[in-house]
Amino acid sequence: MSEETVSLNFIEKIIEEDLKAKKNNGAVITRFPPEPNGYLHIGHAKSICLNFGLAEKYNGCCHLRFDDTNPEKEDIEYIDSIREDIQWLGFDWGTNEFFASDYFNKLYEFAEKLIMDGKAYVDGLSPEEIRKYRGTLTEPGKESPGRNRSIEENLDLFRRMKAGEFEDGKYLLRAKIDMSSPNLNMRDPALYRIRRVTHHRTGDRWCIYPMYDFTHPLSDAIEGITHSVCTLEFEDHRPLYNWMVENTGPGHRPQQIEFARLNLTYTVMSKRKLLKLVESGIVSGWDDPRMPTISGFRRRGYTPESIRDFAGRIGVAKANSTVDIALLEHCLRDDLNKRAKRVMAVLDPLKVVIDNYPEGKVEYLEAENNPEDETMGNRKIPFSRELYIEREDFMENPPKKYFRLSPGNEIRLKHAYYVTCTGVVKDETGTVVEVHCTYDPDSKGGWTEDGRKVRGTSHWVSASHAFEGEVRLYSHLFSTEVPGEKTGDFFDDIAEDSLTILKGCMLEPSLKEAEPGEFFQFLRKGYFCVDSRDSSKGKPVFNRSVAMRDTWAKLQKKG
RNA sequence: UGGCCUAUUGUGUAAUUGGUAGCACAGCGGAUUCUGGUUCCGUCAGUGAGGGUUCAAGUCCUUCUAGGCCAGCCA
Repeated sequence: MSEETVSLNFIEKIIEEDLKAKKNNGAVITRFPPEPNGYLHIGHAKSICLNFGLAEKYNGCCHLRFDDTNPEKEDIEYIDSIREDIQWLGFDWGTNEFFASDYFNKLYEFAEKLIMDGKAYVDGLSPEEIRKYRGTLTEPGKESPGRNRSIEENLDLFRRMKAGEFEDGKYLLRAKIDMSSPNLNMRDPALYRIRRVTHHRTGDRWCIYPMYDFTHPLSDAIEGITHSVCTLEFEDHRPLYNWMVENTGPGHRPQQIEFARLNLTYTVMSKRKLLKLVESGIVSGWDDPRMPTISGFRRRGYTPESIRDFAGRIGVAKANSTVDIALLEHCLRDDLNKRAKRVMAVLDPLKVVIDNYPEGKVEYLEAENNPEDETMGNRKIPFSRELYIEREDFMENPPKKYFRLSPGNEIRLKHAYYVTCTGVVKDETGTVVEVHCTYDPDSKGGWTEDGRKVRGTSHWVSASHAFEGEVRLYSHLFSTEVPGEKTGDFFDDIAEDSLTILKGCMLEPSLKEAEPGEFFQFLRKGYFCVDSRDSSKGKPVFNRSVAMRDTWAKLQKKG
């Protein structure tokens, strides 16, 4: 065969160039720097897979660094969830777990150095004044009066800021760069603010906290990060990033590289929007199976393998784009098809009575657990005179190309027998409540020697052996590809039917012992997992992770 | 009449750096199938627009168009 040509994404190209040029002595050190102020979502998963993947590929390492410089928004509770999500995805940062707050002392020293070099000053302007002085996108800013303070006075003021002599917001440490720069980030950006807020790690030790633009590049430099990969909105910050590293840093020069964040159809992705969904009660929490959070996908039944596969397939580039969520669903099906145990579950039961099958008789029939993987073995399932099949698998007056059960038609009951419909029983409203059939004893196992053609195959459960259970059907949270595109408010596009709770489902006996986190293919219906929150011993609740592809439904839609 | 960035089939991404525009998802058609699943085969469709350089341009130059980001003491 032809040798496969591996194409590199633009970041890999940069890294390989660097490697060739012996930059950083051949080291590749990346980092994933979440702020502990919320839960991780699939967009973060893209970044995690990228950063850890790069480290893996180039024999480097990837640091986990909590970017915890804003105690007002951050909380220790998020730290554990972030760790858990990254681990669950299958990545290991070993001992390389850091906190920006661990660098507060060093950062403070860097700030003093900047002051002593005449490259930072303490400003007493109010927030409103600062905004005015900054200028606009088209007009340059004005220099603050505080800009010309002496080094001695700046140092004194800054030390007193640290010592807590001033009220919150009274002073600000600013970099002295260029108030007329067309890049607003360079117009003397804030470095330190006064905030008397208890920090989740440093407690009340500090009343001044460093800003992102100061902290991030220097944290990267301190840790020896070689390639600092972030999203596109930080492109404008890159000159500032470099300024910090060149004027302040410990010598090491990390390189910031920006890529486009992930957008998914039928989904919102920003923390702000996800928080609103949680707060409004539209979803049950951050791990609601409809949420695009990593914990939501986990509870929904997505596997880490499928998410990593997805991250690999969507690629990395600089153009803003929206990935079709069908690709994610494909990745899940692809993974689960090979791994999920097949079982039979009737979600919307319709009773079937096999008139010529002996009353009281029970047979245990052999069923394969996964046709894609023989090593998963077989199991026995009970068959008897009274069964349930899916209500949609029977029609009294079927349309063309309907291969399922209908009067006079013969179908196969998976792993069991051929049955032919002989009649129906209706209630007073005309609804079919019972279907009567005869079976062919020679078709045991679902096969006959005579080569008879049976187009339809239904799943079923034995009425007296099945147990009743709850199944939750999930679909997209939003009804439009880009929620809020028309009205500007994503709440306008929330789908009403994103969750359907089915109570009277009839499940095959083996499912009784299913444990939280286990996943199955409910034959012909989809992939389901045991809900980790609402299941109890012997009473599993199932979440539909993703439905099977359904060409019959597609045919019907077309009419 | 601010700066930075981006543009390849419906979607997402490749193209040996100037040399046959490929892959995946979605769609459509068919074959196989004890899941209307899987698998297999086929098929549709693209370089935002206009100029220019060149034997040759997705790639270089130029003009335009469209989109994204930036005026927090958030990250």
